[in-house]
Amino acid sequence: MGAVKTKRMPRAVREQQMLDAAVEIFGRRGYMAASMDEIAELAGVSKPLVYLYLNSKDDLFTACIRREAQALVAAVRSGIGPDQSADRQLWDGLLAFFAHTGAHPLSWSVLHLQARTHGETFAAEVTAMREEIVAFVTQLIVVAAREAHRDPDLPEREVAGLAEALVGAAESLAAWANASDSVTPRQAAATLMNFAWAGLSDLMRGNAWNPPAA
Amino acid sequence: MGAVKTKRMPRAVREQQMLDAAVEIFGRRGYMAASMDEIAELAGVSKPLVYLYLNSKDDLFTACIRREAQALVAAVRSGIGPDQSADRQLWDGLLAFFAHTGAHPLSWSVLHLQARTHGETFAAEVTAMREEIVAFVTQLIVVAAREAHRDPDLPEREVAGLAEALVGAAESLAAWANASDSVTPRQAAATLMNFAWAGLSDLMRGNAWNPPAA
Amino acid sequence: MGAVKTKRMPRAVREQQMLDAAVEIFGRRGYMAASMDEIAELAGVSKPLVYLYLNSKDDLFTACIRREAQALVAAVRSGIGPDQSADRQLWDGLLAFFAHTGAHPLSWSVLHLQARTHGETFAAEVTAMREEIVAFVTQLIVVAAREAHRDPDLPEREVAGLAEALVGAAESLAAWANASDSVTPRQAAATLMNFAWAGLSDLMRGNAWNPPAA
Amino acid sequence: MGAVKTKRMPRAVREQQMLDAAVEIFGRRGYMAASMDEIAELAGVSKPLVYLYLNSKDDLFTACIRREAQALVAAVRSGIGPDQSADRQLWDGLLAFFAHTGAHPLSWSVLHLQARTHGETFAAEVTAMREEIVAFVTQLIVVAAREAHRDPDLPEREVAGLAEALVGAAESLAAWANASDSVTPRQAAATLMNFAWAGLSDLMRGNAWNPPAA
DNA sequence: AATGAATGAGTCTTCATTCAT
DNA sequence: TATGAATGAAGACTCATTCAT
Repeated sequence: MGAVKTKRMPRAVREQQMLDAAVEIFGRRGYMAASMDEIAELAGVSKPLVYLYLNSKDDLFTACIRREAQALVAAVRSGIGPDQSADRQLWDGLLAFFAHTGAHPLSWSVLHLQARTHGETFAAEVTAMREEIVAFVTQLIVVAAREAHRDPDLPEREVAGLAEALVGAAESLAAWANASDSVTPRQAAATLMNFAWAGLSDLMRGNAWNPPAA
Repeated sequence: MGAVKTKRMPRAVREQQMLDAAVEIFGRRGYMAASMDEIAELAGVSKPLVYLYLNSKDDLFTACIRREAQALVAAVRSGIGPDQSADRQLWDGLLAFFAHTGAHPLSWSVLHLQARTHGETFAAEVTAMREEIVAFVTQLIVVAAREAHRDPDLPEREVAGLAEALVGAAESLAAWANASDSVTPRQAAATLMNFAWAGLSDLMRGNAWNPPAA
Repeated sequence: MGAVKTKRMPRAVREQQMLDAAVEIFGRRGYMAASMDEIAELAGVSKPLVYLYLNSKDDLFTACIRREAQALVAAVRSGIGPDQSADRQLWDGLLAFFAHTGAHPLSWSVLHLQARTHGETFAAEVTAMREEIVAFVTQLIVVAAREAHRDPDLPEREVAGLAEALVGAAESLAAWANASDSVTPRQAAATLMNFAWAGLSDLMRGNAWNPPAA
Repeated sequence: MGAVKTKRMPRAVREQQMLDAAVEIFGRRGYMAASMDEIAELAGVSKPLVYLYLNSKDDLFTACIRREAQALVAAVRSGIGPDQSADRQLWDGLLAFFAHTGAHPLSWSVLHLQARTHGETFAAEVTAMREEIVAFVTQLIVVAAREAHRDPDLPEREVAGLAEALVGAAESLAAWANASDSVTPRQAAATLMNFAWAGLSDLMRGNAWNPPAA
């Protein structure tokens, strides 16, 4: 599983190998239980080299969080067409989100679980990303409300709470979908759109939200 | 902050003090970063006594999880009137949930974050409790659908996903509410009821779900 | 296996129970690995009582050694008829020795192994007993030599070495006989008498030493 | 006494230093009472290095036993000329044995006392070596009996017991000779040869076994 | 660019021993 | 006579981190 032992690679490449290994180990074991020894071994290098490039366990973990957070945000962003309707944008975003977290479960573990359980510093790193997403969703809700000619506007705190709940539900479903691997990203996204967009009362009246054709 | 140094207490009392201290430390630092030394000191006893009564770090953590899980479930249960309508039961349950997690944030940290990040054994302990709650919510949704004469029934997997999303959203909001402590349990519960029950589309049409009078 | 929990016994009785338990645990686990907890539990009393009566782990171990050493010496002594010939006395002594060590293997383990492996103080305790036995054997050899009109006497150091070798062989055979429990005390004693009395060269000539009828 | 603090040695060398130190401490204190701290200090290295190379206290002890057992067997073997008569082979072997155990008393303590007092696993390690020696002696006796035209053969169990007694006596004499250090290997070996080969009855008739000229 | 050799500091855990009743 | 409650001290083991090459 570890990178094939190849000698003398350029620094940039080696660094990525180390980060790959680190994400795997941190995701699997958690920050504290992960050992630099294991990471170095999986990366196929000696420990001093890890320290030379990444400086410390803390810094290494931070680097992991940053890289994985950016990758997730990039994945979600590139899944959204900017000129679509609000609900379509939400759908596309969710689809991309569940696809990415499903494809990189250890990366998701690092972001969702590990980074938030080991001190403010790391949590803050993820919070930045999360806030970006919450802001995006918030704005989506506001736009959708305007499109629906809702008047007066939903109060700001209300909207913030809704966005928070939506993102929280999404995160939770990601874990759920990963756990039972028979749930596809589409199913997860559909469940959430129904829940969030239509609402339970609508569902009970038979008014589901319908996903666009694949 | 540590318990006043009182000598010679009966075992049952000392054990609770130890669990109190352990929940606080585990919640603050995480399982691995918590040290038995710190826990013993906060409990106001020597380390050997902690081992004599609670056996090992693992067992101590498990004991914490069990006690806190039971306390949470009991709190939610005692908040619900069994003869109420489905949405009222949900509301009451959420209220109790947010009140309890708000009042015991470190306990909530142990259950929601720490226990799920340090090995299957601990996670399983929480999963048991969580599944109890998910099952309760699932049943609530089914009953509500029947009351609303929905026909045909929502497919089972669909309902499971909805319950999961609802619980996930609640868990996420609990953290959110704890973080910015100007959010009351009522507000958190209201936000979630709106989100879950009415759904975003209804909200946009101005059809909010209305909480019962306090 | 532990003594039945009976309350309020006279001190002398309790002490013997404790020594019984201690010999068993020390014999099984060794001095260092034996824990006062386990001994107290097996004795069916609380730890403070053990300390009240026997004072410390060291003292307890010493008490064990003394009691068991005396028991062994007494057993060997009472097996010997003082008016017998030298070889008969040796035979009877060996028989009693192998019978006793076979019947009390943990006691033998304490004397032969544990006491000699944990510091001069304990070893000295056994050495006293051992020297008593070696002296007895030495004298037996001298007497036998006189009876055989050997002249001049065997040099003293020579005799001491022979006695040492004989006792060492006996000790070794005791362990050997205990290990494979199909070896009877008679067989062990006969083997040793042949070896020691007749000598290998005689054995090779077909001149065995013959045990008296049972 | 500890090795002079020399830095940066190749692993193989350091390992031997560690084993040297470990044999000394284990031999002096016993397995349980020996502390890794003390061993590391005597070896002139830090504790983590001991663990890095030897893995655990158990493994370290096992490594000691193996090394010392092999050294002892090698010493005895190289002392024996294969084309000699049986009694000469026995004499040469004993001489080498007493010389080696006399020169390395702590090594002998590890093999003879400590290894046999701390669990089957360690004991088995020594038993392997011991059986090799017992087998060698057994065969020597058989050969000697044949040479002496003894007929019929000594029964197998009988021979096993004799070999056991001989080895046991040797082991015991080794301890005795170590204790009073005025006894030379030659004297110990002579005593044992007299005892074993000639037998007490012969000795009493004045027929000693005579060692070859040095 | 890369590593074999090495360690200070700290963690979990256990044990002999005592106090207060 | 007897014990439930409690601890100081120590030991095995691990880990992040650095030095010298």
